[in-house]
Amino acid sequence: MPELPEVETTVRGLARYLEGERVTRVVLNRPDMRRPFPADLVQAMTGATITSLGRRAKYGLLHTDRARTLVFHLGMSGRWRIDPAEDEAHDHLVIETEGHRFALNDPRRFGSVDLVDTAALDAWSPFAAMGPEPLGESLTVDHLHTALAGRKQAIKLCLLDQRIVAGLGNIYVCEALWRARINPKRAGGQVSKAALGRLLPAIREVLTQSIADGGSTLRDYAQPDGALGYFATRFDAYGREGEPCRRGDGSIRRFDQGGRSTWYCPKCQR
DNA sequence: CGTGTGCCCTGACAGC
DNA sequence: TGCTGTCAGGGCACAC
Repeated sequence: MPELPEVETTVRGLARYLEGERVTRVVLNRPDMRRPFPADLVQAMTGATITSLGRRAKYGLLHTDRARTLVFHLGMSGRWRIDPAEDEAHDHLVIETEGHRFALNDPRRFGSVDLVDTAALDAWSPFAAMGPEPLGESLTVDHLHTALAGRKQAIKLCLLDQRIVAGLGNIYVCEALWRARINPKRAGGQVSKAALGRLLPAIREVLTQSIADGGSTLRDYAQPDGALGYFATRFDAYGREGEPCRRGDGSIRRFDQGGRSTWYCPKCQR
């Protein structure tokens, strides 16, 4: 369940249990996820203390007292299970501390785990070319305007490009474009500054509201019953094909963009 | 360079 | 009850 809000709530939830904890044992149940696990993962993490946790885009960060950071990505199907009652299929990595047990479960294995020198995180290749955090101060209308200038690609696809904004995924791009009344098919470079002025707060609001809901979801995460996040009941566009637009008398349509579904209201998103 | 395509992988679900 | 096809919250390699 990993989009930015889920990664954020996952990180916050893990922090409550992991911050300040010393790792006593690391178990790999297979050699890889998307990539091979780092060759020295077990050695590097065993005995290390988790000093703090963080997030960059859709990546979670476990900082250690050894000047190295464990960076995880949940891909499409990844989640952390905290103090699981029993082992499950696809628990690929298990980290134990004196008080708790954490299993990284990812059926599709699109996720990843890496070890990066903490001081060099910004230069780590997936982060090096990344755009600003959508909830940070460096994402501005001017940034969007500059980054999108001349782009012929549809705005929907531009917003999924992590070099323009870091951390948006399919759900929140659809939701933000609906809120800003922007047609997802419009070329990125053709979105007016006025429209970008609506888009920026729309992005912030949809992420912030989802994080607020995700916070209540996190406990379900920790007690692994797989319950849907509350925010899913509040979608205005995503997954609502054929249902009435909540804003007018149009109805939501779905179509394909870059091999992935886009939902929008053709009547009010221009 | 920007842009489009296909693939990595498993599981859930619809339709036959 | 199987099968088969489709789709899924992401990211990357590759071709033009």
